[in-house]
Amino acid sequence: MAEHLTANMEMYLKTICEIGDDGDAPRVKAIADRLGVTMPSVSGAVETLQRRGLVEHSPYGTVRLTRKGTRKARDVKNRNDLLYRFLLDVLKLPETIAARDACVLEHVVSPRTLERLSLFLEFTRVCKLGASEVIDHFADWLECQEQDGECAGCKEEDGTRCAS
Amino acid sequence: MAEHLTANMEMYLKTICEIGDDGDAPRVKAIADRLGVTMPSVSGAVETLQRRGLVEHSPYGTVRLTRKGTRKARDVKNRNDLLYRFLLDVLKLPETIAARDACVLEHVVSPRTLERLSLFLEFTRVCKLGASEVIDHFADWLECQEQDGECAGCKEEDGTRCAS
DNA sequence: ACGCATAGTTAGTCATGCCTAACATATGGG
DNA sequence: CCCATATGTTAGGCATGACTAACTATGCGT
Repeated sequence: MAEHLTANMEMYLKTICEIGDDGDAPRVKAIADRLGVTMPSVSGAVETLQRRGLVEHSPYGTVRLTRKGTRKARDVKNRNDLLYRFLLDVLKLPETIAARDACVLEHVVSPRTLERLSLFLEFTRVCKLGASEVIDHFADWLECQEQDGECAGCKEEDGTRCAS
Repeated sequence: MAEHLTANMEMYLKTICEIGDDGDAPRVKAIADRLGVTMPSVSGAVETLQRRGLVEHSPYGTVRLTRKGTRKARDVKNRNDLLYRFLLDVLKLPETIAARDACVLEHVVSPRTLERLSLFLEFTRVCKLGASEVIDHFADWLECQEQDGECAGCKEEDGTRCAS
């Protein structure tokens, strides 16, 4: 069995999973609405996923993830969660940006990099040398930078807020 | 003029630019070899890029980037460089992994996230609160983690090497 | 100067994944 | 019970971007 799933198929899988998690029935229309595609597109994708043994779908009925499909979908979601947390907690990006980027990156980032990101997050939580303080400081520093490189705080209380 | 370039077209553009930077003539064969595709694929892509006003190409001749094409190609390369540096310097990934991931990510990361990564790198260089020490410490900590979570150093000299 | 190897092009095919148009099924209200 | 509206499917088309096969141009060595 060929293992590789395209980014698009991963999106379908993840979406079906999310609709289920929300307590709704994963019907073709619901999937189409979430993904912003038409129903025929979903029909086609679902057929592909069924051939791959990732979903079950009786005509005009609901779409159900198989065990294998569930595993794959959870995997995509885990990748998304990790990337989202990194973009939000480390890079301090706004939620909308973080969500959008995580949703694209989740399909392309290598497992090695993903694992390293995970370790980085753990490190910031666990490091006794002040990693979390430094990351917090990054947020302050960013605010200074937004003032077009000029930051009164940086010049005055050097080291406390914006120790650039 | 429609602005958006696909990831594939960005790759062609970047490759043409790189061949030129290496001092070689960007011919169809050279591009094909670098990208691991066949010559007809390159012919098609070059035609597309020419229609977009990004390259010039006389039949059987060399491919030349226009001013606009050069700008685009440099932009892709800049995105790549930034991502590569981040993966290498912050996440401490091996060069091969960093290069591979940067090459995929360069086409999909949002400008906002890219800019934020750039700021993060600047911050690690510029922060007087020990950002670069913390990042260095991450590398040490990683080595400990590789010993299956058990790290003598962590238990003994807590805070010096592996202050988990 | 000519021929052969290398390089390039053109034509045609395939897979992915989107779309619209047209047809089919299901379901709730009168 | 039956029809209107919802939902779903099938058929057919288009764009991207890869491939092979077959044909063409270039240019070097003799």
